[in-house]
Amino acid sequence: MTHQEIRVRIAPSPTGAIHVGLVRSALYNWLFARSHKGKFILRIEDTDATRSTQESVQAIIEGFKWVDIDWDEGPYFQSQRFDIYRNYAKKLLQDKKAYYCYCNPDELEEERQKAWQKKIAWKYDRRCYHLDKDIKDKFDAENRPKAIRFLIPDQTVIFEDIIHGSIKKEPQDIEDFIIMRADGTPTYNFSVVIDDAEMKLTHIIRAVEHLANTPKQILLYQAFGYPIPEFAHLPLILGTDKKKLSKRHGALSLLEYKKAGYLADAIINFLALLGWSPGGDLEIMDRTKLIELFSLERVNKANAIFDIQKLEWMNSVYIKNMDSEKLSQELLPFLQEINIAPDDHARFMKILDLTKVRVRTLIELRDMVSAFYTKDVQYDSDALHKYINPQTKEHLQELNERFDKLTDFTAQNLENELRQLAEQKGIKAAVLVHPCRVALTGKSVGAPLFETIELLGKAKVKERFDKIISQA
RNA sequence: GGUCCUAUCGUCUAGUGGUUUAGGACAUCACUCUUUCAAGGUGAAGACACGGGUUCGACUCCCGUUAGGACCA
Repeated sequence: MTHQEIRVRIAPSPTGAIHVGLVRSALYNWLFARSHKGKFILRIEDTDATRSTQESVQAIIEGFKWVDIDWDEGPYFQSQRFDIYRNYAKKLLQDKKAYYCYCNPDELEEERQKAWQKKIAWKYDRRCYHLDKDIKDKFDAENRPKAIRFLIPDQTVIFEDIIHGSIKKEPQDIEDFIIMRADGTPTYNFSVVIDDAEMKLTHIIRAVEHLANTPKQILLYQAFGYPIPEFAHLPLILGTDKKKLSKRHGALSLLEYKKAGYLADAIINFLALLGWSPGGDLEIMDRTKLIELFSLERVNKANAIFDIQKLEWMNSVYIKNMDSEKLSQELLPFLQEINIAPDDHARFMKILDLTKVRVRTLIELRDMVSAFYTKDVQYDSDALHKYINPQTKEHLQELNERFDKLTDFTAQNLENELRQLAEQKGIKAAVLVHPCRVALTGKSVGAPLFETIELLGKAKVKERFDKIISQA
């Protein structure tokens, strides 16, 4: 298998929003493919017609595009391949490797439940395999619904999982599982093997929840005479309650993170590290680096808890390090939402340089940047109470006059003016700084004051001073 | 119930028998820088689930217990 082209896939079911677990699985497959110059395939597992939706397919495709995970083949759709599955089932039937089962699924389920309650192991007893021909004929004459079961061969299955090592399963621990339901639809374990085999996948990289099914699938590969691919079962992503990350944990859809102001690159970097590490202390890695360093052997076995705080931190690092020009492209849609369209480009860049260092998300950045453009300053009430009173208003009025006289409205000059006034009044600069910030930005915290004032511009500064001074 | 998987700081992890007083990152706390908040810098606190083996020596290997997770149309 050494010189064979590496082929991997992601095979999502389109039954909801695209969530981070899926993105991480896709990422690992993609990273593996790219680092081995192989092919990454997208296959949509939409056999469950009742739960699959077109919107979900769209969300998945959009999501992958947003995080820039591109695929080389597909998307393939399982729903278009039903005839193929049927033919494979027929072949298995002919080879006596599978048999019809006339049992009622509800009755079987009841039996299973009862056995569990009595704490007894339950496995399908092959009763239909041993059915006499005349009984089968009778059932067929009645048009009784029949599923197809795979006859488990009497052999031990052993395989080497790249992440988990050697896995062994005895035949008595596997029941003759259904491959085709009575309604003619294939079960997951059946269709997945056929698709993976037909698509000539060399490595199956997927979540660990499929580990327990792998021996069944290997038996199927063998029954078809297909080569068995390598398997790598990824740990799960858990919520803070250590339960599998699900809708209960709040925001988990990828597009929700996008809306919340996370950068695709930060999410990719973060997700890459959730279950894998390059071995050293390196954490901030771009895609090129990720592709260079990624290896399945270094994927962790244990499940990982999704830590939003670390994502926030990483996002802040990406925002900080991003070129302001590029960052502005990311921010523009957020600004648009609140009807702000920066006109003076050079000024916009300066504002970004000043603000990007102190935010964690694009939403925070948007809010900080909007203060430079908005007509109506939103005053934080705590800040107002703390810093705006008759005395500080007097100070502000004097500052207002001094600033207004300035012909060269630069941070340096503004600072000089403020410090001179402070000295003249015998007070600390900070006593003027804080009310000034509140008057001009509405907040008690924010970017460095004098640069802020300069970028706000003389007209807006006067307007805002006048407004707050005249207010009761 | 059966089978399978997993177990290092609160979280993500490094660690593959001695190099370890178990390293890094996020978060936390302190100090520093500063016009504020951040960022930055310095530092602190914080983990090998438990019990048996194997070994001269175990976080590392084996077994068990416990806990968590997955699968069983």
